[in-house]
Amino acid sequence: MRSDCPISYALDFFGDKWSLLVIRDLVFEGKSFFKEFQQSKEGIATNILSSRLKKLEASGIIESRVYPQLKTKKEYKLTAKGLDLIPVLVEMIAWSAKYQEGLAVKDNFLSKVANDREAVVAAIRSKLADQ
Amino acid sequence: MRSDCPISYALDFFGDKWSLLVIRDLVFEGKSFFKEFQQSKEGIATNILSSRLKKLEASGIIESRVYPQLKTKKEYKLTAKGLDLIPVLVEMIAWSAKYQEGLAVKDNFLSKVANDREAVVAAIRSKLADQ
DNA sequence: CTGTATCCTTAGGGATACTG
DNA sequence: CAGTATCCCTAAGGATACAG
Repeated sequence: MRSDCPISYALDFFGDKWSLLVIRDLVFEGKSFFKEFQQSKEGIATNILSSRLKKLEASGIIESRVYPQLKTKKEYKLTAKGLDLIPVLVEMIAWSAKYQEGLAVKDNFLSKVANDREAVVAAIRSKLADQ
Repeated sequence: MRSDCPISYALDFFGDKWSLLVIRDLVFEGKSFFKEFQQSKEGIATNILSSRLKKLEASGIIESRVYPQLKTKKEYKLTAKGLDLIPVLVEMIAWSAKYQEGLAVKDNFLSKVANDREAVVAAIRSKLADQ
């Protein structure tokens, strides 16, 4: 950790180029498997993805289990600590929505985010809980 | 830009180890000058600080002007686009507050953040506007 | 399918000297 | 005071082959 500042603390967990994109895939894209993360359009290398999954799991932000039927699959999901990052992501999306041109988010979702962040966060949480 | 995703977009602006700490100093520490940023406890090198200030200004997140009296001083401040990052910072602080041990934020401020984020954001904004 | 292992390249960054 | 300019080094990352 670089300092005891809470911003600095948070950056130690996801202040790199890839961690937050993996979390995004878990929260908004419904992804759970190695290959799914790998196929995201930003194109993460397998070794980098592997190291990020390890780091996020060691940090208590995600957890994994071997997939019930096919033992060759491993499933990742967010812990409570990881789910608590949803508001951060939502605020980042709201900010980008305001300034990014040619935005890649559904307008409907965006206006919800802008107007009622708490409800959006709750909706995403309950959707993830159902899985 | 790595993709048209809003998270990816935001990360292009402040998804590195230093940018958000500079913004933190502007928002919460009342800092405005090169030397003040440099003296933050994380210890940023002058060349890195210089490049970050340039990048943030080019991105429209901060703006600068030569200090009225002493022309040897240059003052930095947040633009509207930069001020709109406050909610992101506040959510990051709220998250860290929940999980960081030995936290370096005043408890009073923390409980406010946890309970009424909007009011906190508004308070910080108006405080910055007074300067 | 889920990763490791390896190789190689580059960008980021620390230290420090120096300039207007 | 507010930066530039270097030098050097390391960690991060990409490509790709391969293993369980």
